[in-house]
Parts: sequence; structure tokens; C-alpha cells
Amino acid sequence: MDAKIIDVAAKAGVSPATVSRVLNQGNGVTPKTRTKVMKAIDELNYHPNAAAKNLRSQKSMAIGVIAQDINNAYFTEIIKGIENMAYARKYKVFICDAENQVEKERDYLTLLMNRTMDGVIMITPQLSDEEICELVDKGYSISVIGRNVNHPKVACIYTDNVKFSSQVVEHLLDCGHRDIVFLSGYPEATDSYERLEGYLKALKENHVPFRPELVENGDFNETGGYEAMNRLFAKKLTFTAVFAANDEMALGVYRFCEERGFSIPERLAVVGVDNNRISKYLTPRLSTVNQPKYTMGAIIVEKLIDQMNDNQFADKRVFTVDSELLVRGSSDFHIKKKK
Amino acid sequence: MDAKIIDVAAKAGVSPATVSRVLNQGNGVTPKTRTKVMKAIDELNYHPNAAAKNLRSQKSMAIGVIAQDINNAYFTEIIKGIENMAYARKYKVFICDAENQVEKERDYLTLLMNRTMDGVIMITPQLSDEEICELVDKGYSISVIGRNVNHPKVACIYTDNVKFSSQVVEHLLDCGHRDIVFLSGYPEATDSYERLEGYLKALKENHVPFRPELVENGDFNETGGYEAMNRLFAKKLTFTAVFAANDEMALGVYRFCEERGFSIPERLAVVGVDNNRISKYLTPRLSTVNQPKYTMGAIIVEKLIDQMNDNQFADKRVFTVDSELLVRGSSDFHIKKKK
DNA sequence: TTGAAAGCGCTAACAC
DNA sequence: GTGTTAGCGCTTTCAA
Repeated sequence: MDAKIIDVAAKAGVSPATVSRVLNQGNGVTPKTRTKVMKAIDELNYHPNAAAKNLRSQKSMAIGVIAQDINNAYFTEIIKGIENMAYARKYKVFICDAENQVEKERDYLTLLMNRTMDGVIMITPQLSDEEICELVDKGYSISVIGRNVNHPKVACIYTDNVKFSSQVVEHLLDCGHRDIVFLSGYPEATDSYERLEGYLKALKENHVPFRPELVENGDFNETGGYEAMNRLFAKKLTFTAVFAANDEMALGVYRFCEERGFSIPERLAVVGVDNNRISKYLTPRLSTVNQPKYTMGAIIVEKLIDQMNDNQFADKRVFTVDSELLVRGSSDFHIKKKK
Repeated sequence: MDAKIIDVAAKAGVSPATVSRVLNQGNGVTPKTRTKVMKAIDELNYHPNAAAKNLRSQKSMAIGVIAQDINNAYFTEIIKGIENMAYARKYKVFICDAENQVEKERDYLTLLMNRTMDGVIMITPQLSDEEICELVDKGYSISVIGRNVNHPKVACIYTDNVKFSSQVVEHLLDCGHRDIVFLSGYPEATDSYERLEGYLKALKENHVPFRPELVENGDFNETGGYEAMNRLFAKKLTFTAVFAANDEMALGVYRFCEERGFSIPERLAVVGVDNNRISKYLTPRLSTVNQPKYTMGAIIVEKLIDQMNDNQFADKRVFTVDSELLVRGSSDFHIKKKK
């Protein structure tokens, strides 16, 4: 149905090889032949068949992004950074939505094995480091956002979870809080346990006793956060602040507070993580931790491309980027000290 | 580097054709041979090369979704419907983010021409019907969400823009408003002018004079909505309600009101469209029009698959789905009639 | 600068 | 039920 390279060649009175040269690198062709070929391409409305091209050249010029959940603006923001930089480097980007399921992450990785894409960027906290390393050892190109995978061929970019979590907790302590809930995501996720680590560290350094019952899992989503709050409340625990490991769970905390008539930040202070765009539309605005999401995406895709082409990195492999605690209405309030 | 089908065949002591049969439809193979082959596949960690497969079979089993902007939850919700249904039908989905640029829409369409994907679903209000029809006439499979493209081979699913817009305006009139701003998206978009049409219809039917100066373009995004409000205000126009053609622009209206100290809905009533998940996190909650987003995605992908395989539709081609006006805090208030 | 020819890895006719 | 073989449409040596 479609025109093929041989049709273009015939129409232009040249060989398929010449058409290919015009289409690709482009050097070693007379301007005159080039024009003839371009004209034929145009007239026949020719589009090179990607499958044939990929098969022959053994590459697809495509990068996959496996994101935890595309309904979460944190991920889409990163993806935009990836996409724009990839575009500048002549790569296509295929976005894959893992919908919070590890099995889906694995599923999408088959697109890497079957060579649909040349490399993959993972923005998912679930798949284990081991699994990633195993694949990389087999020769596949994978880069990672949001954690540090210790493998010489895996580029990583992340913020220091422990550090900013301590900062958040210190901010809450400064506001007079002593009983601070930590709302975790699924426990296997690095984002969960590293942020918990920061929470514990700050408590310890400030000589505030750790109450394990104040740690709950909210699965990184709104519903999970809401349900976690209900569980805590059902246990009749006392607390005056919540540190949610991401903004989505903080949304659940807001819902909980609204239903119970709890005012934020007076009755309960709330801090999230991600600086999800939703956070600034809440009332009161949600205090959160900002990360340079777009830039992180842009940087990692460059590294991935380096790795795919040279099988090594031009300079660094691991990037840590600074995060920033944004104190907003949901926590900017000093509670009275209990006697 | 990777194992190929011939390696598997050798290892299992069969021919490549048999391996292929096991891998694909699967009938016409003895359970015994099947087991042998599966074992070899497993041991060699074999993954069929997608490019070779696509080239030979002349299809990719991939569907593209070109969305206006993936930062907008309206689109990601639809995409989830598409993806899950496509998965059930053995199709992969490639998500493409047009970032509000027509040129990007066209760019992604080349993935259709070069056969990277077998068909495309467009959720973009910009690319013209003519351009879409032209491609379909050339034999490409395209389906459309959010408008009605009049072509026997284009499946469409949409809600009746005129109808629900009239409803919105009638609701505002019921609340006592007479001077209602219409915040449009870019004017070429069907979503803009059809919603404007509904606005005009309701005004006319209720004998409320149309004030053209109350129609402004907000480009379908938060910033656009905000700037449009500033322009209206700078002109010292009087109005008591805003009907924004989507929720994103309504966010800009909220920002404007907050900065000016205007209370919603007392000083200004606001209604949006999309039932974007953000709408219910606002204070007050945003009145909006809900569409069955997930279902729309699921339905249209089925139709696209029908069309790609049979080159026709099993039953209907055009689907209209009901929308529902959700009256929430941002408009649920009766203003006093001016004398 | 251009052309001829081989072959990327797979599937689908057609044999057997 | 299984094997042989041709060829999908392109790129890339190699030769001219």
C-alpha cells in the first residue's frame, strides 16, 4: 500500500542506497541527486518503514519511560523534561504507566528486551535494585530517577531523602510538635524507608522519643493516606502533625481532616513531598518538598543516551540534586507546648 | 548478542517455524514439542525481536494516543481507560504528549505513517478534521475522542458540548446571574466554539442579552485563565459569574480571585468542565461537568481495533456519552437580583 | 558520488 | 505436526 524505498529510487532514477543516504546522514550525495530524491519522496508521500529500519540498523531510536502512575503530576512533570531533551537528541519517548503495579513495570520492560526501545528510564520505587542490575548485566540500558542503584552502568538521579526528611521533621519540631505521624508508602520502596530514616534521625537528634505506632503505610496514594489516617484515629492515638511521604497521601489527610472538622494547621499540621502541582491549590496550601523535576528528567535522559551509545558515561554516573522545603499554610503555625 | 529464533530452534531440536508457532497462535504443535521449545526459550532467555516480527507480519500491535497535555488529569484518566482495554486486546499503547502544540501532534502522527503503530487515538482539539480525514483516506487508522469527525472510517466518542454548556449557563441564570463570562480555549478548537454555542443558546432562550466583551480566550490552561481574568478586569467590565471551558482555566480564575480577595461564589461564581481530579480539592469545590472519561477511552480503543482489523465497524461508529453537571460550592449560591 | 547485493530476525506458504 | 524457504523494507559494505 505505502510507497517503499525502491519506488522512490525508481521515480528519482537512482538506487535505493542513494535514497537511504539522502534520508539519513546525508553526506556523499550531490545536491542535484538530493533534490531529485526529495522530490520523489514528496510526490510519493513516502515514509520509511520503521520496522525495516530498526531491524536493519539494530536500533529503534526510542526510549521508554516507566512511570509509577501518570495520574500523579509529579511523574508527568519529570516526563516532560525527558521528552523535550530526548527530542533534541533525536530520540522518541514511549511513556508507560505502571499504575502502581510491579507486574506492569516488568511487563513494560519486555519492550526493552524485544528491542522496541533502546533504553529505559525507570521512575518507579518498586522494582528491586537486583532486578535492574540483572537486566543491565545482560546488556540492556536502564537509568533510574529517584534512587541510587549501585551498578557502574546505571545512571541515577535523586534527592537525598534522608536529608530532606530530617529537615521536614525538624521544621515540625520547631513548630512545637512532638507527636508526628509518618505516613509511608509501600514499605519496599526506597522512597518509603529512606524518608522514614530521615524521620527517625531527626527525632533522635532532637531527643524526641520514637513512637512506632505513629508510622503507617498509605501506599503513596490519596485513598491510602485517607485510610491510614482512619486507622490511626481508630487506635485513639494522639498526634499533632503528619509528615506524608508524598503529596498524594497528604490529599487523603486533607480529606480526613475535612470530614472530622479538624482544622489544618491548628489541629493538625501536614507536610508532604513532591511539590505536586495540586499542593498549591489546596486550602491551606500544602507544605512540601520541591525537587527540580523537569531538570531531573532532562539530565537523566542525556546520561542514558550516553550510556547507550558509548556504553559508558562521559563524566558522572550518579547525580544528587538539591531539594527545598517549602513551608506553606499547612504547617506554618506554632502550637502551644504541653506542660 | 541476544538469542534469536534460530538458536532456540537448534537448542530445542526443531525448526524456527515450530518455535514461531509455539510463540504465536500455538495450535498445531504437540504438547511435547511445545515443552521442549518453551524450555529452550527459557534457558536462552529468548525475546522475539519486535522489529523483525513487525516487519514480517506488517503490523506492530501498538496503538498511539496523542493527548493534548499529560499534565492535565483529564487526559491521563482517559488514557488509563484506553490502556487497560488495549491490554486486554493484546495491544500495546504508546502515549504521546502534544504539549498543546499542533506541530507536535503532526510530529507524532509520523509514527503512524512509518508503521511504528497500527492506529492512533487523538485526544486533541487542535488538529483539523480535514487533516484527520486526509490521513484516513490514505489508509491510516485514526479514532477521535471529544468531537465528531464526519468520516465513515473515523470512530468518535464525545459528549454534547452544546447541551451541557446550556445547562451550565442555565444553572448560573437560576442562581440569579445575568452577566456571565465565557472563558474559551483557543478559538479553533471544537471544544471552544461548541461550548460557546451552548452558552449563546442558553442566553438567547432565556432572553438575556449577549455581551461579546464577556468572551475571552484562556488557552485551556491555568495561566491562560488567569490572564484572561486580568484582561477582563482591566477593562472594568461587570460580571458575577465565570463559565470556564475547562477546569484548568478555572484554576486561573481561583488564583485571580484569591489575589484580589474576591470570594467564590459570593463575589464571583465559577463553573468549569472536565471534572478534573483537581476540581474537588479546591476550596470551595469547583462546580464542573463530568464526563465518563475512563469509559470513553475504553470504548474508543475497541472501535479503533475493530476498524484496524476489519476496516469497518461492527456496529456504531459515533458515540455520544452523557455528561453531568456537578453543582458544588463554587456556584451553589443565589445572588440578589439587581433592581 | 553512486550502485549491487547481502542480510537484519522473523512469519507464512507450501511441502512433506 | 513439522520443516524448508522466500521475503517483509531497509541499511551497509564493497566495488565501480
